[in-house]
Amino acid sequence: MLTIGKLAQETGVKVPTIRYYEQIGLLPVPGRSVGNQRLYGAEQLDRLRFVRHARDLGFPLEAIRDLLSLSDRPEQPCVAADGIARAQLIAVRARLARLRALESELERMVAQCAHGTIRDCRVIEVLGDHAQCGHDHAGAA
Amino acid sequence: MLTIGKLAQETGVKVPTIRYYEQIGLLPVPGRSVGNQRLYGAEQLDRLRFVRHARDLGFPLEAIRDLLSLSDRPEQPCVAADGIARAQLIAVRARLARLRALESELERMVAQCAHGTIRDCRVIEVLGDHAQCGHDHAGAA
DNA sequence: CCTAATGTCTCTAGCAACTATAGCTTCAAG
DNA sequence: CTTGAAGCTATAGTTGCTAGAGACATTAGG
Repeated sequence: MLTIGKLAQETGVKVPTIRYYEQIGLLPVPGRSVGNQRLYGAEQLDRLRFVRHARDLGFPLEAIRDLLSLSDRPEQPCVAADGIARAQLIAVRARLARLRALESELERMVAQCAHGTIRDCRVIEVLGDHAQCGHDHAGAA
Repeated sequence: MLTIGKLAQETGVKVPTIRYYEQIGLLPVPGRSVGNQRLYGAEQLDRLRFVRHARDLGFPLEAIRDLLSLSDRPEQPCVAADGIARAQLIAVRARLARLRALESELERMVAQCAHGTIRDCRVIEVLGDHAQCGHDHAGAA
C-alpha cells in the first residue's frame, strides 16, 4: 500500500492534484490508515497512471472520465473509445494549424523589427492593424 | 461614438469581455451617456482591436498590458516590444513541438484500433501503459 | 522516550480569461 | 405608449489545478 506521497512520486502527479481528482470523482475514495491517511493499492496506481498519461495527451478530464468508465467494461465494443481518441486528434490538429499560422506571423513581426523606436516598431504596428497580417487567423468572429 | 454593442461588433470582442477588460484595467474607463451607457471613440476602438489581435496571437493579457503601455510611449526604443514578441514566439514554438508529438501518438493509437472490444482496444491500452508510447512526452516528472 | 522534521489532513481561496445568470434600467421602433 | 432589445451592476461558475493556513501523523535521530 502506498501513501499519497509515494503515489505522487510513482505517477508524477502532485499530491494536491491527486486529492483534487478524488474530490471530482475521477479517482475512487481510497481506504485510510489508522491515522486517517489515504492508502492506495496497485489498482489505484494503474488508474492514476492512466489519467496522467491521458492528461499528457491533452484529453480533457471529462473525456478521461468517459475513457475510464469504458475501460471498466471490457466486453463493450471499442468504438466509443476510438471516437474519443479521434475527437482528440481532430482537436490537436486544429490547434496545430492555428499555432503554425501564429508562428509564421510572429516570425514576420520579429524579423521586420528594425530596432528603432516604438513609433516605427513593426510589432506594435502589426498588432494595431490586422490588415497587415498575411492571413486570416482572426477569422470573422 | 459607439455603444458597447457596436464596439463589440466592430472588433469581434464580446460585450461582457469588453466590460471585463475595463474591470481589469486593460481598457480605460470610457465616458457615459446621459442614461449611463458606455460610449467609445476611435481611440478606444483602435486599442481594443490591438488587444483582440494580440489575444488572437496568443499573447497573455499581461504581455498585452505591457505592449499597450509601450505603445503609449512612441519615443522609446522598440527593444522591449521586440522582446515580448520573441518570448511569445518561443512559447508558440514550444507548444507546437509538444502538439506535434501528441498528434503522432494519437495517430498511432487511432490507426491501430481494430474495432474489437474494449479488452483489446489499443486506445485504452496505450493510455494505461506509458511504456508503449513511442516517445517521452510525459517526461520524468 | 522525546523532539524535530517531514508528511498528511481539511478547508478555503486564488490563478487565467473569460462566460453566464439575475434583476434592473434605458433606448429605439412601431 | 408600449414592447423588445440592449445596456447596467453584481455575483457566481467554468477548467484544471495550485497555494496557503492550521492541526494531526509518522519517522529518524539523539
